[in-house]
Amino acid sequence: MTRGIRRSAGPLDQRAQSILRAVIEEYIASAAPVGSQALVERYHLQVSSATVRAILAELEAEGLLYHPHTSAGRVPTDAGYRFYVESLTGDVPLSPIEQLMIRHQFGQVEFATDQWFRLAATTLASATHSAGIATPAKPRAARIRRFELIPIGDRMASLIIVLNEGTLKQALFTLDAGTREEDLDEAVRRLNASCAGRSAADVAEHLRWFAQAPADDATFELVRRAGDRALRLLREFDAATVEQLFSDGLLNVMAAPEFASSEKLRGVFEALENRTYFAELFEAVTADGGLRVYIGSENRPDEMADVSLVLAPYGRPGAAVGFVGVLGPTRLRYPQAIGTVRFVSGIMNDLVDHLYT
Amino acid sequence: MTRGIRRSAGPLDQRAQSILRAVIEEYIASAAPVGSQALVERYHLQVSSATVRAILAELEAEGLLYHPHTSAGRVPTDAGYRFYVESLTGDVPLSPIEQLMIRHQFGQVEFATDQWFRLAATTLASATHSAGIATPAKPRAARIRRFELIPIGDRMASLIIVLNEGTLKQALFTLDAGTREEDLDEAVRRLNASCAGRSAADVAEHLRWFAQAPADDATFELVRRAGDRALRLLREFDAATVEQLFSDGLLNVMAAPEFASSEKLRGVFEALENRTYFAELFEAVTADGGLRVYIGSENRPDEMADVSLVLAPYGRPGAAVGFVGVLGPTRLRYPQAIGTVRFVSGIMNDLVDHLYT
DNA sequence: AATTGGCACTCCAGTAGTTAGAGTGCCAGC
DNA sequence: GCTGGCACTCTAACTACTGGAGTGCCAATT
Repeated sequence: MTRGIRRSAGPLDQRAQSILRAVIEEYIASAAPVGSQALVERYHLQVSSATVRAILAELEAEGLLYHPHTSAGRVPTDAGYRFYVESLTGDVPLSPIEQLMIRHQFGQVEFATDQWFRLAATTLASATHSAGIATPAKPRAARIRRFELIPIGDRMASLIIVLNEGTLKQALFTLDAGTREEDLDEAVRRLNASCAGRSAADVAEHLRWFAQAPADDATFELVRRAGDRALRLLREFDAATVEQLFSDGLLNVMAAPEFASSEKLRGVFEALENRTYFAELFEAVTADGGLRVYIGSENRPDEMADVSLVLAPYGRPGAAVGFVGVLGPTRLRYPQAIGTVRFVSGIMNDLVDHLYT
Repeated sequence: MTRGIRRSAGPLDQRAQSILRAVIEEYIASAAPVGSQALVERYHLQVSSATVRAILAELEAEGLLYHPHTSAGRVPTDAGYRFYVESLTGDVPLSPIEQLMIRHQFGQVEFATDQWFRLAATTLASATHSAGIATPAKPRAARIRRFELIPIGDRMASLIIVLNEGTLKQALFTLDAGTREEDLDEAVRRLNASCAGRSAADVAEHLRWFAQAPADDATFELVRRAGDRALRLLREFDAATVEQLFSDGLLNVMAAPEFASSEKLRGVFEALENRTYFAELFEAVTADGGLRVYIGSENRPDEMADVSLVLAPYGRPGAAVGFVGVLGPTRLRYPQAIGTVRFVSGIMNDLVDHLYT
């Protein structure tokens, strides 16, 4: 059902545009099809309902509105929303009070990097009354700062990789019987000597070499073992585009009347869990660096055809990037959502900036 | 609506029990009220439907079943399920094939501690076709192994606390202008000298002392700053009973017919997000160490009155404990859920055990 | 040429009435 | 104590009906 692809970019005169806008805003507010009469009354139009009807028919011919059935009012198509977002709404910055409140909240977690993206999602959810989504900033070309090896129990060690931005990776691996703590210390010294300060790619290269070199002593075997584990860890880290996808406020979306049947939301939940589509979006959004809006059927997977996304990247291109955004019904309050996403991504930008200057 | 509290523990004869059991299992399978006729046919009872009706009336008088309306079949009450779980079902161990599959999956993440509880939730969800929930094992009386200070940008540092089991805590804090890397190294040396190897409580005490001592040089100020941050971090860590609550397969629950209206599930989602109830459960479940079942209205908060929980702790009491479990409609396949939860908690036990021996 | 009031028409949503059937409770008889 | 029989109850599903919201079209007006 890809209805509403607007082909003839017919010249909509001023009046038609403002009526389209009225229909959309009325529908966003009421969730019910909008009739000509209601428009005249509620927007104090200086024309009769018959005239409005003529214009509505015109807008429908353009593919911007449609009719659930003969005697129903008009509902915006995805193309209608698209036109609205692109041509009918200016930038609506967040109110100063809201800005302040949001800033305050971020102030509270300023020093807990792992909380940033969670808070972003939560904030977006409550400010827009939709779902907020966010990923952590994924460092590109991270440099390894240091390795750590911590003995756990008798036969295990925890390998910790400290990356330059202070992010951590950790995994367990088994030890040969009789490995002493000094051996671990020695191994970690060797690893650090050859790897610390290098980029992950470099280190991977280096570790590969280690893996092939012949063992000369017991410690070397340990180094190799640890190196191997590190290699796998770094590779896994690199492979996961969207390492985590945090969402909050899905309840808000559930509450919307169009999702009362709950059947439609299932698909959305699935997409959030499975994440492949969001990995795609991650690439797209971080590539050109701007805020993006995906409306209903503009989303590739069918199960997302009933929701809209407003996404913006944050971070430093080339260093670490992530995205934040809002997920809601296509009947989303776009200007407000866009303003909020823009603001929050700005804050996240500042936070990440502090890490790199 | 707390219907179905069974007061007179009237002596149910064998036949009544097996009919109760049949009603419950039939209802669990069909989600529709069960009539006397259907029971006779499908369970090949050697009595007439009239007799069954008499017994059903009896069970209803006991508060184990109820009637949606006069001409409908019987539906189990929460008390009915309770009786079923306690008296009518034996242990149903998981099939060997399933055991193998689950073991295999855990084998894949054996060395990634932070994946364990996620996998537990995912496994439980797919094995029981309900939602799986799990928390990470929260170490009690963790020992601090080491601090790390990593400079980030110009004016920031990342403080890392490595706990003995290889778990990590991390936070940022700001530096005075002109702090050099050597200062950080020196500070971390001092911190480690006085704290490494001690328990978190000890360290907290120690750090408090640091905070009050007069500054004698610039490095000391830095130590104090870092110590302060560490103190807060440890306190936060200690305060959060249920640090994380991971759930998977909520979709399965959404699909159940009793949640078609989606209104009821909202409350469940809220409880999962807000987590206070699960913090309570955490205490209860880890206290006595056994598997527990919470059926419908046995759950304290009203919004959980339509779901059941099967929870089991894992880990080492006194060292690190968490819980895993299943969340589903009251019309849950209890024996199967209990078997699966028991099995998965056993695996988690083994995994944690390896960390401590 | 654009706008308007008027009007016939359409279709939904809600109400009321009807019916089939599933299931009960009760009772007399075995 | 069990059973077949039967009257009774209540729901879910279907039908029919109606009011009303909204459209599309057209002839008259500006």
